[in-house]
Amino acid sequence: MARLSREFYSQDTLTAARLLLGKYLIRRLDCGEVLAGRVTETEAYIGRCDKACHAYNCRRTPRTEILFAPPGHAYIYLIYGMYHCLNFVTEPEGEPAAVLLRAIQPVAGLDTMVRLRYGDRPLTPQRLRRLTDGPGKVCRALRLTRAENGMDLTGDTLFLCDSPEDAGLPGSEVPRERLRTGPRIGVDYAEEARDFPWRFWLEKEAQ
DNA sequence: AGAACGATCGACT
DNA sequence: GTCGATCGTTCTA
Repeated sequence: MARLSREFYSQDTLTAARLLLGKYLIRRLDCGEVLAGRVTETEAYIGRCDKACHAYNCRRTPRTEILFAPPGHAYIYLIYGMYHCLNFVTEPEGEPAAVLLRAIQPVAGLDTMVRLRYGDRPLTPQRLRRLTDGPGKVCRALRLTRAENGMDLTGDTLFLCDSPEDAGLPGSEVPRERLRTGPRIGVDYAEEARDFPWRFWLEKEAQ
């Protein structure tokens, strides 16, 4: 289990967002159960130059405070009154920036993720496919809310690593031909920044 | 104090 | 494809 270090998060946000593809996200619940997923989609947000970033122009408010902390912390906020989004704080301390986690592929704790997402509703093939393919869904499936905002990603409760604790899974390397980039989702209000190609994802395996 | 808005999702046509 | 839910955050006054 090669846990990603604070130095990893301190690099520039576009690089971090791209390198995070294929990494494993580990989430330990209060009960001790470990959930894990492989990162398949990210977006970069950079306060200094990005009107889509909550900390654009280094805007410092109670909500954005954690973006000014040292790299390697979790930034989790409520969106649309109902959902949460998980980010990883990047860049050297004082440069407000983060990588938004948009999607993972479940690797461990699938049953628990299903329960957290759907409760007792029946699990259809469609629901299984869409279990963790959006930022709000990921937080729901991993039981992440504002209560976890500010968590240190070098700790034991929530962190990223190159390969999960129990082997038998592929490493975090990803073939170049599966890498994609494009404009970010849901930032049409952000003037010129709406077109920045700051979304990164892994194309699904050839069918 | 009040208002506007949102880095989403799921139900529905 | 469209649309409404729902409430914390932020800004204005």
